[in-house]
Amino acid sequence: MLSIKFRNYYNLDQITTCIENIAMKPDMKPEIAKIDGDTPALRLLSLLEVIAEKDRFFTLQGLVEETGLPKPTLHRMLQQLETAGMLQRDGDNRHYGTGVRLRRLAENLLLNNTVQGARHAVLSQLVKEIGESCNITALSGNEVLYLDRVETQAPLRFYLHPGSQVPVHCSASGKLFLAQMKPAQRRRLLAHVSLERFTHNTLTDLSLLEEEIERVGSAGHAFDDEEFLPGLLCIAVLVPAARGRSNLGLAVQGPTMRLSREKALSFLPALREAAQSIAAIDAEATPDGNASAS
Amino acid sequence: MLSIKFRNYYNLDQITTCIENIAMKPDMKPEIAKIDGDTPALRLLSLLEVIAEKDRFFTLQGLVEETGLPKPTLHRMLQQLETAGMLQRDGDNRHYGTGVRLRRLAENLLLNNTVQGARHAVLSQLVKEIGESCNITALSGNEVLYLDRVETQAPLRFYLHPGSQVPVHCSASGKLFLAQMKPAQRRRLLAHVSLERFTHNTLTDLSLLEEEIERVGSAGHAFDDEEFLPGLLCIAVLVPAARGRSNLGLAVQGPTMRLSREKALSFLPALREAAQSIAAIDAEATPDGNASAS
DNA sequence: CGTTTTATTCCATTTTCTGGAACTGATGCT
DNA sequence: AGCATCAGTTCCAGAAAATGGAATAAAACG
Repeated sequence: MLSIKFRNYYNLDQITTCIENIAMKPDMKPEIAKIDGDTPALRLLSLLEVIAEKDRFFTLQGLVEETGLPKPTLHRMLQQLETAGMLQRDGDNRHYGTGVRLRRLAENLLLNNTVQGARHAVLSQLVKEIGESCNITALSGNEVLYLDRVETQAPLRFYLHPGSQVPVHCSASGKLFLAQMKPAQRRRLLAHVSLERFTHNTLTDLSLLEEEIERVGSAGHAFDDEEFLPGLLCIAVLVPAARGRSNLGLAVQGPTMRLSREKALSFLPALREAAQSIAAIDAEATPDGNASAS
Repeated sequence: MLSIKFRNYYNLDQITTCIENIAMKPDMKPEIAKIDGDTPALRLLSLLEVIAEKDRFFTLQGLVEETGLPKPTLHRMLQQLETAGMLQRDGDNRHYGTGVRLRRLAENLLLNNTVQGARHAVLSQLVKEIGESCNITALSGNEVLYLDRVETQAPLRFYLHPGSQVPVHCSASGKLFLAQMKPAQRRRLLAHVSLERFTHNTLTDLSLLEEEIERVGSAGHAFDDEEFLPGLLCIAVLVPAARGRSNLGLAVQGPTMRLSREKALSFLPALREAAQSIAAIDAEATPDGNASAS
């Protein structure tokens, strides 16, 4: 009955621990194939991504060699994009470039991106203030999703990607999300996840987890004390929601070498203030409680 | 045997003549339906355009009301975009926002848009220099396509959209394109177009057009002296191509009230210089004469 | 003018999309 | 707590679109 779609699961490969080794960029360009997607429409978007990375014109033949896709397929895709005004053929009818419509789309996307921009600004400010990496999280399905993240500048740090997901039972935000659910909801959710062990601190026993959740609920903040990754301490609060329960979390993460529980607690006021700012941003950007206009 | 796809034809509605009435923006928002496209993939892009215009979060239900699309259809589309990382659900699992991947796509599109940017800069400079609207054109199929355009600041002016198309036989650039073709090619092209009359200056007779084309070919520049729109004079030159024949034109347009043939001729040196700059830009952005790498 | 390279069309097969109807889960009201 | 309501999700059979090998057309080359 698992209807889980393909997602970035918490593959620990992604969660590179950069200890005394900052900025190790893999940067190996395969130069081979790049287009993928489970559906034709997504393949088209994938093609657009390849195109978006070009700062020069390109030809059908060139793309064929670059992506490995059959020529008629690519031809159809390009033709489709061209008649839609997303691409334009230049001069000799052989070289393509981006079209007005595509550029306008990109411009609008970035221009109207006020929410992410504002949130990100709050996050940056917070990181600057307390000196450790912070992220905004949300409950997505049965897992905690990293919506945005700003890394600290300190040389020793954990490097995590926005977009990756971690289990609820061993993350600070996850425990907060659980704590504010109705018991019935929580039970349903927990029934679908296995309390997998990641470290010796991971709470794999349901009753222990319930206890912890109770504690978290009354305290209003949660720790993840090396429960997911060894050496990683995290403290989180909820971003208060306008109506109903919140599903946004704000967390600070740091290596235990530098971040103790006490120090983490001292960040709470700053954390709460930032959460409040994010709540204000979101309230403004949410199209109102009731549904529609005329 | 006409395999012409749907395009922005030269509907004269688009070609608004703004005389003593600058900046009349229609700006009527239908608020009704917006999604269209001949294929599922294009409909998805169209949906992205709707989304891109939002600066707030949106819900499935909201989009249903806004676009009129059936709920399961929209649900599927959003789900598809979400699993691809193009969208992210926020907090309550009900509001969507743009995802990292979509934002990166938009950024890349705009960042690597050096060619259009550079061309546009040349165009702006030219307009500033000579004080009349200028555009870059290309031959697309059997018609002349406006690739880019910069309007003059003068109050009296013709307002034309980049992306629109005009017939070859009554545009300055069109005649230039025809002039540099091999006779056989030209004959083939002209066989597929009707020399429609737009004004009393329009060349609707094939032999007269051939004469004009000869003249244009040896002069290296072409006029459109009220042959398409009454009151519109235009002079064009070709953007020289690295190899083979050029398919890019550069043109100045102005109302006859202000722009005479003599004055237009005086712009030729500036026009030629700008064309040269554009040629240099394009040469650099064209992935080389021969095809592939290893 | 023949040769080569690249673009385009064809089309039978496979895959995907479509959207009405039914279902599920959440929220709100009494 | 129990029912009403509303938004989100799943189902599925018919309709539509994508796929890509092979054939064809059109340029570019020499």
